[in-house]
Amino acid sequence: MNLPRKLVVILGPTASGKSALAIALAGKLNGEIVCCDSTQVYRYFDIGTGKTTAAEQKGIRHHLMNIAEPDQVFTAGDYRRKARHSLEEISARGKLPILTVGTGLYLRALLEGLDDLPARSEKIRQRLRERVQQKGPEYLHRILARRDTVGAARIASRDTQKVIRAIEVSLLTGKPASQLLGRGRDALQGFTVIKIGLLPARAKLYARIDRRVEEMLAAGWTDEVGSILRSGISPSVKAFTFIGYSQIREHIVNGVPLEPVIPEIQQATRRYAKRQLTWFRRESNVHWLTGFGTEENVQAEALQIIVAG
RNA sequence: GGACGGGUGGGUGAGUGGCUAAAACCAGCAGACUGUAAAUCUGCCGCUCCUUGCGGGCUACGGAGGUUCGAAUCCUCCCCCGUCCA
Repeated sequence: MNLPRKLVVILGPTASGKSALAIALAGKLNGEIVCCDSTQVYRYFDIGTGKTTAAEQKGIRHHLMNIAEPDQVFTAGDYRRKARHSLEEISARGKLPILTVGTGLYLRALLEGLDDLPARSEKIRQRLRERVQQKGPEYLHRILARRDTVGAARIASRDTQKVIRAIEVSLLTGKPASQLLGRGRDALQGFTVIKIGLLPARAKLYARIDRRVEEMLAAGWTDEVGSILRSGISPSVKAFTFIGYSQIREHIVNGVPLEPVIPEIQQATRRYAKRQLTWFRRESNVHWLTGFGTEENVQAEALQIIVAG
């Protein structure tokens, strides 16, 4: 007996109220929440990544939050495996899984799957990174062009990060990465997916982002970073590249004044929101709602869509 | 009242006779992105027209005049800002 189960997906830019909406819906629909956010998977980085507090969660179970150590490399592939497991487990208990999505790539990896490509190899990457340092990004791009003409044409020569991955794949498999893409993607099976997108007016979103950064600071963001550093976690760990965390770390470690850096954090967050919007726009079958997830009418509309779906 | 310095496109700021709708940077907008994705990268960015061309027209470097074939760039006067002297 394998009836298609429902999976609710809530996506939207940062600060659009995804969590609030998810929690409201979970309360009414016997749901549990699954985070789909590349930063909230990391422990101890709480305030700046926008994790909901225990009080805000209202007793609803949250999954895939705080599942990685800050020095761990966590990837889309890792996310896909864990999320599929969580989904199965939640619906086996008769609950409705509600995904809150900030990271579009993770959502795609979960729903559409990933092609069967080798995982990253630190040795190869290290070597390639040294090459870039010595000879520049163009040099690396030429190496890629030799092994994978099609792939090289698709990747900008200065996009070192993607160039490295493509070379890595071709080295590991002996084939051009571009040839390996799009063959066997194992899409998620057995769920009826209902996607709800939050789309507040741009100006309001930006204002909300600016305010939220202030609120995070007021809530003790700086102290949080301080205690992370005191606990012995290295300041060069991946999680310290997250928006705001790098700036606050500079403030604490090198005494850079915090005040003038606040607008920078707000701006970086606004740009991030824009990139999320660009990604989500391409997502198929999304029921877009104009407004924030905190708004009652938006919550009511979302509920209707899910019940009807 | 006097002496300097300065007023440039949304912002900062280069440019000191033609190659300048005006560098660069920022902001903004749009986009790409299959194992770092809160990452990484790309394009556009005065207005307007079409036959979309390294096309045409218009407007633009505080204001008004002037010099010049040609001015953001030189001259005159005026207005404003800053610093200093009285």
